[in-house]
Amino acid sequence: MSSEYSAQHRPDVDPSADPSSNQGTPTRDRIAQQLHLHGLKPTHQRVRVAEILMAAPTHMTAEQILAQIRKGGERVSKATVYNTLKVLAQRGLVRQIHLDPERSVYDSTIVPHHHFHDLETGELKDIDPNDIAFSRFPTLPEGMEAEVVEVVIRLRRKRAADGA
Amino acid sequence: MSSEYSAQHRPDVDPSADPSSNQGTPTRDRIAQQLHLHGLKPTHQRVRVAEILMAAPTHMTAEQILAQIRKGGERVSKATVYNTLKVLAQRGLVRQIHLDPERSVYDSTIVPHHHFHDLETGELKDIDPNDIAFSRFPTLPEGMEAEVVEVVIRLRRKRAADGA
DNA sequence: TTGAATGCAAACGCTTTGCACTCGG
DNA sequence: CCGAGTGCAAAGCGTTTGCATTCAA
Repeated sequence: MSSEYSAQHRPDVDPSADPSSNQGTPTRDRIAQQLHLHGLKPTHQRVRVAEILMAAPTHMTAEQILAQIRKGGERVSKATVYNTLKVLAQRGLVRQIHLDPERSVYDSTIVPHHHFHDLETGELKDIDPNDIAFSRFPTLPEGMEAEVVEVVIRLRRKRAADGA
Repeated sequence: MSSEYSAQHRPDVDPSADPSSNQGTPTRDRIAQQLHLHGLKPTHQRVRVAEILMAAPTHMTAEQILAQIRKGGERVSKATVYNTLKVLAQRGLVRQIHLDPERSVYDSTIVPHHHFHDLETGELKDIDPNDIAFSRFPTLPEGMEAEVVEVVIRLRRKRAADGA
């Protein structure tokens, strides 16, 4: 499942926010610092959750993150994963999205962007923000402003031209 | 909550599908016929659910529909409302959408279209399809085709220019 | 009549919460 | 040390399901 359609941008917080030892530091320490910078106590569990989700631009469910942590032999409770994800989302470190009624997925890419949604696998892929532009856009209801604009392109495998 | 942003199109099945007595028939009978045409036994409960949802272009949750039926003194079980909505959606008479992780809403407008989503009230408003056009659109993953393209514009009340 | 649809309540899956225990600063 | 964070299990909430009863054709 290589993401050749993933966004090109880096999901990291802006580099200026981490003026200290940044160059040779392993990911885990960088994550811990990010958590700290956002007012979160970088506990072992939180760092693991954030590390898995934020290591690269991905979309994961709480269950997937839980599974991945436990696969490594570590112990985390389901509640902690959910609570951690909620706090990370509140603090703006990750983004919660819900294109599927069954479950939420968490997106490590925090800048607003659009998604391909594979209807068969449920998989999500980022769309490069530069690949979408509007030539016509509706007037907004009076007194309101657009917080975000999200485009979802639901994909289905192309029907091989059957001899109909 | 007048929908000046509602789509202009009619959500009915195509008129040619109903060659019989159509002109003077009250809504309830029209609904019953539509159900029948789609292979659904038009029971009292189903007609009520469909009638409420399809009377005009709206977006309603299962709970809202249940409440509206019961407000009129009629008896329907929650399960029947959910089951009916599921069948209506399967048969293409309504459309299930989920922009909110908490609940599904059912949309009486079945042609693909876009939505304003009021982040404060949770309310949805249709966007006229003619009010949205793309000037740039991403290349789709190989072998895939776009089943639908959905744009969601999440709205927030404009911040009155406070004297900050 | 008779299979399909309904109603109720129990089951379900995802997420949150209450509370005692533990850990990080 | 001490409050924030964790873990477990129980509770919540929207939705589905099992089964006996009822209804539409």
